[in-house]
Amino acid sequence: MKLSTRGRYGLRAMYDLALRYGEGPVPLNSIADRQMVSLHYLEQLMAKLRRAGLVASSRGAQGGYELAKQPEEITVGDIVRVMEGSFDPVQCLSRDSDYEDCEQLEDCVVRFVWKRLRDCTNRVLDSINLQDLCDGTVTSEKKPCEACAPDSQKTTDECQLS
Amino acid sequence: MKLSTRGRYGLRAMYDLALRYGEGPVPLNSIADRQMVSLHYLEQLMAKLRRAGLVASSRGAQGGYELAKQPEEITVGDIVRVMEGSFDPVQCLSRDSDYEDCEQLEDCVVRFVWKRLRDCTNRVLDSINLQDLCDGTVTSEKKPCEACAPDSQKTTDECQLS
DNA sequence: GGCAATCCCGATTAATTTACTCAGGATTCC
DNA sequence: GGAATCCTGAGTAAATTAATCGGGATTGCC
Repeated sequence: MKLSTRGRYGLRAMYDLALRYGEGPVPLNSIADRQMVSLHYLEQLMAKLRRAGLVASSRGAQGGYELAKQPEEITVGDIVRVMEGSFDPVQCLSRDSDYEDCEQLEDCVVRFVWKRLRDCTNRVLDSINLQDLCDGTVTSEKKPCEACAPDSQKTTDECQLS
Repeated sequence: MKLSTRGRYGLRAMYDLALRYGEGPVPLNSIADRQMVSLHYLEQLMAKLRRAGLVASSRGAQGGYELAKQPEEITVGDIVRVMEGSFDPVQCLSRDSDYEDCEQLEDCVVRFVWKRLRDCTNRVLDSINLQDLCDGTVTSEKKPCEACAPDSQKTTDECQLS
């Protein structure tokens, strides 16, 4: 369970665009330079983000890419799911119903584990948006609110467990 | 971010062993039959689990594999980390220090995202052990305790957020 | 002792994915 | 007109995945 460069470069590029939101189109070669990524490779990645409606492009001189929505409207989960595909650890979670019967009986017991894992990763990634990254308010640890962890010094505003 | 067959088959094999814990060695071909996995492939997977000290093997007729510890002492995280490798989404999280300086400045901002993701997946997977799977008490949703979610009907015993 | 049931080990392989590179075309601004 | 862009599809080398294959070592049981 590693992230590929698609997810990593993709998020970095989107963060780069978020930092420059409102300044007009950002040419891809400047992002490639700053993020130390091959321009041609980045073009492929941006194509995915564009098709997903997360960025808008303008062609020609003075063209480039910009976020298609405000930074706070784009979550890390939106980006990573586009770049890496869905987080479903196993196929039977991808289907419509949560209660499809599996071929292996045992698999269905184990399946709850994968469902928990999927729900957790989605919750974490969807709880962070690009504006959070720009603000630098994202820290490495979850900050439980007083209700969740009475001994903690953190305020309820910061609670990220709910 | 999908799990490979190693992680999925590995967990299923371990669950199979847990169900038969205390009954002596379980031959691999019986596991392969039940779990619909190639015997030879399963042999490779079990070798990893054996080297990690999670299962013990006995050779010869009436030989087989059994859990090297009690089912409640082996977490899903133990198994998945052996089979899939560490969950670190990016390399700079794998190092000793949490504060190694990255080559890209932006990467370090984005890095907190990956750290959160890693911590979350570890927390989820380490919160489930093989006995839980055998008991069938693992459901798909986290059950917050009253302190965490006062409106919930769940008891404090079931809280899995802490 | 022999044999069947096991685990054990290393080599090989086909398919897929990853992470690019390459070549060139289309569009737009100045 | 030309430079700066985006856009597209093809190709590719390396790595990974998910096995398969062949044979060797060990042990329990008759």
